[in-house]
Amino acid sequence: MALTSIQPRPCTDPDCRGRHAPAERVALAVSLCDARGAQLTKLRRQILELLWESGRPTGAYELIEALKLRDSRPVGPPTVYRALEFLMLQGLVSKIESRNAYVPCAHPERCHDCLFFICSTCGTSVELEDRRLERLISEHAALIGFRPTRRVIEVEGTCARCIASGAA
Amino acid sequence: MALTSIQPRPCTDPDCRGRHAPAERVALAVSLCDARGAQLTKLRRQILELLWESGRPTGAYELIEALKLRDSRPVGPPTVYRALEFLMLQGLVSKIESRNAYVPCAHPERCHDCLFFICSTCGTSVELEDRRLERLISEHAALIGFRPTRRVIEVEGTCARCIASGAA
DNA sequence: CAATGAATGCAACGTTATAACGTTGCTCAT
DNA sequence: ATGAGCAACGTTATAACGTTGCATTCATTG
Repeated sequence: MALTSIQPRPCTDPDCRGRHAPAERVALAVSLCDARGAQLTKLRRQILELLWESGRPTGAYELIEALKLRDSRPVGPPTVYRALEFLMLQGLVSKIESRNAYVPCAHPERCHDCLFFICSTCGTSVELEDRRLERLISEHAALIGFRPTRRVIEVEGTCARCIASGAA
Repeated sequence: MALTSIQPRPCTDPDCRGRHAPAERVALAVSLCDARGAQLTKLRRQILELLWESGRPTGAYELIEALKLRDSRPVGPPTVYRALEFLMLQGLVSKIESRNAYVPCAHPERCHDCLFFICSTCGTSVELEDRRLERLISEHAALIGFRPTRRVIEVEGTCARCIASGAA
């Protein structure tokens, strides 16, 4: 192929911090959903694209605005929330609870419980994983006989960039 | 004293899981605020009491209802939210972000970043602390030059009680 | 092509949180 | 005492976030 299409491929860098090209991640999502028999429809894909392009946790109503602009496509809240639900179910998106906002998940193939660092100043977020963290939590859970289904780990603060620029 | 008043005293059990007598915890809050020169007013104290008595993460609008019942005292949302803000600032209350609800903090004198296990079935929550967890997060933060201000760690799942009773 | 089931559209509503402004009650210096 | 200053609280409206219920479309598949 001369003009090679983007090849989806899982990220193997444990320290990538979630930084990836949007198109590449969307391509990965497409192939992943295909393999699972899940329907990544146009709307769902668009929302995933918007999240990747946004670069920071994005609210549902912001997505509604963005869709209207991009596609002159007026969608209602239920539509967006249903799409987000689908994307979260597929591990393609996570909700940032402390912000009521949504971020694309860099590693849908392996990581469903991530650690997020969210900058209060510029709003960007960084996704990390750490098995040790998950293990510690599992240990505590086991001790009290608790069966975990979802882990929310969010750290708010100021990112290096904003510290450096004195914006904070 | 014959009828001794409740003596506030810090909890030294690292594995108490946040279980304490409401009156005792409120007394501790009173003495703590006193020492700090912070005004734990009647409203603020009442809300803290309600949270301790509720035994599970409680929403702001539930608190409004409860205050109306208990005191025939109609308070508006801003009033309750301001009181909650104060209580959180003093470390007496934490917000459970994944539920938009509030819990009293068992150890206001030492623990501002707790780990919560929340049962999806019965709604109860358990508060834990773990320095190792905090240290891991701090390490990650340091690596990316991030200055944390708040840590949100919430684990949803099913508690031992609900597993045993088959309610889940 | 009809039947089916999944996805989307739409209107209304429910829940959570804050803005904007006003009131009360206290302290304290003059 | 009196009026400025201040913290807490009250009131109204509204923003922001999310859901329910039902109608419609659309891609399958028998």
